[in-house]
Amino acid sequence: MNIENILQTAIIGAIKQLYGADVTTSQITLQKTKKEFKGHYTLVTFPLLKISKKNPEQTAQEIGSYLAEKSPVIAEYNVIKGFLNLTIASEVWLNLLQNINTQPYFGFTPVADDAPLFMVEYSSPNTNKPLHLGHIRNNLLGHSLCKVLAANGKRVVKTNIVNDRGIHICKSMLAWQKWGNDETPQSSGKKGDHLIGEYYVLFDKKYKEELAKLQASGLSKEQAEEQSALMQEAREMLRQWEANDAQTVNLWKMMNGWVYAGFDETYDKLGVSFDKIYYESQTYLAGKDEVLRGVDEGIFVRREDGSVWADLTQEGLDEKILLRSDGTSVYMTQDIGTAKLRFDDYPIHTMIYVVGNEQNYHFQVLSILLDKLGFEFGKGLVHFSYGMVELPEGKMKSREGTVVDADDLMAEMIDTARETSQELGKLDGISAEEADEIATMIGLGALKYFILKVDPKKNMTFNPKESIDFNGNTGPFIQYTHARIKSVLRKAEEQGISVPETLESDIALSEKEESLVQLLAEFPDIVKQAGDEYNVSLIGNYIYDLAKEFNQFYHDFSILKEENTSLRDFRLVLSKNVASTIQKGMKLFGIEVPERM
RNA sequence: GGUCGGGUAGCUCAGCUGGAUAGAGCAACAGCCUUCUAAGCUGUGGGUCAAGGGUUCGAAUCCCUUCCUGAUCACCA
Repeated sequence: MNIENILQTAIIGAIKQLYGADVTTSQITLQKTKKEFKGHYTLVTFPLLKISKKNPEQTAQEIGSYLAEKSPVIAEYNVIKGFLNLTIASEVWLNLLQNINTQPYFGFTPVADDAPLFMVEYSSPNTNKPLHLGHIRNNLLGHSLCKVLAANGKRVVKTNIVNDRGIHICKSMLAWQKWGNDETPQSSGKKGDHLIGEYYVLFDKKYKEELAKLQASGLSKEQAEEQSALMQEAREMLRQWEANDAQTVNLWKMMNGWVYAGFDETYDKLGVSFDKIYYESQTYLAGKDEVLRGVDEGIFVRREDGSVWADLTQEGLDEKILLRSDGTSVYMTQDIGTAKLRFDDYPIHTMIYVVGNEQNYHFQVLSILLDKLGFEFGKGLVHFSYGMVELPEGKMKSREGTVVDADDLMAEMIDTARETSQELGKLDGISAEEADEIATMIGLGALKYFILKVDPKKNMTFNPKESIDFNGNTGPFIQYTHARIKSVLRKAEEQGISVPETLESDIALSEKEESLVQLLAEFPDIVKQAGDEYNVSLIGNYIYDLAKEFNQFYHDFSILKEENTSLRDFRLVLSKNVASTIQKGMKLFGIEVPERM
């Protein structure tokens, strides 16, 4: 039910009656009336002048007076220049509220078993770095997107792809092996992902020291990089991992376990979750197979050095490498493999990737490649691209240590919420647990609202100070308003004032309005669908006059008296459009809509 | 250089399937706590919607050109 739709239909009917022209909803420009004028909705008449062949004021005047007289929805109107301001009848609002009040999940479309399945990939962490501010934006966008889709009746599978293999993983493994002294999350009290992150940084530090030493001994930068013992060891470790060496794989499993425990904690705190997690260590080989199939089928080409390429120059793009000359896979290969596994697992209608805009090109290519490989969904994949999160001082740079850690940030938000609440005396007389709960709600609410209120595709500036300022357009302000509303209701209840079961208007319905309600009330038992048309048999004399009146208002609502029937039994043929209007009208007046409509 | 974004108040952002005098919040200033939660409310000031051209009755919104800015164009992920 939607007031704008009801209005549009009423206006279309009015135009048909007044000017004999059929217009579509797209020609009806409705907007909310500006606050300085009286009315709820405003019809812009300029697009209709060709039809009315009158000037804007006259057109507005005619439509307005027609609606005010004929439509029960419109209480009054006024015309200012070419703008027709319409005031919706109080009964309509009351019925709307009534209807909302009876629906526990107003606005939600129930998810049918055969609804289109949307798979949404988000988060996509790297196992050697803890989550940071950029991931927070990703997770919040991804999770919200899933909720929006589900609310709109889609089946949703939330998925995550974990980048758990490759040379970078070996770096942190090697550093831990060399300098870790068997440190574990338990022994150190550190969160697993942070612990691994430290060893990844440590590797980089030691590697740079080694390079500096080598360069000091007279080697060029390239020579130093080549001779680095550390890097050679890391490469060797990757080879062992790929060869499934038991010791290496066990180390990998153990350290990954620490990281996942850490991630789970962060996800939990942030309030996001996944239905299915994929790991690149399990998908990259499938990608390789797909690429090789592409070579066999002549979609891709193998060069002399053994590397495999896709030629996308036809599509206006470059050539793209899919397998290195040593046969190992690249990022794109893995994404192809992951897509393959996913579509083997689920009947996916649409695949959505929530990934930063620095990968716009990657997904443009992926879409084409999947399409070439014969994946139906390839063409329609959606890259839900979002901009970077910058700091007031500029971009986050891991080298400069300006990366905002997700856990630290959440903790800081919660602490600040607690401190502010305490200062304001809001936590007086509240238990420590409850105070914690409130601080968490407010702190994380502030963070989430601050991130989500910005257009995803834009780069945004995250100002920690400002986000913690609980004034203005912020999450805490909304929470505060909600708390006040609840408080008013609570106090009203204490005084014995309660919201009535049914909302009643103190304005009496006009005769005609009552007639329409009655007419609508008759429909549930008499509506029969026949193809695109709806046949409605109305029985009883008393309804005949009402039907005629209804017919007058809804032009394409024709009364056909069947040859072998008396006046007491006739049929209305409704177009789909009118049938849907009637459905809406019935909902509007709180009448149950039968299934078959 | 090619491709794709972005440019709206001092700051952070809405508005962009064309409609009335371009809106919020922050910051600034002036008021409002014995009565519903002052984490609030009311008011004031603040704009060449990057620039120029075009389409239209009407352009922040659509088209073209230019300028500024970001991302990307790796046998990295």
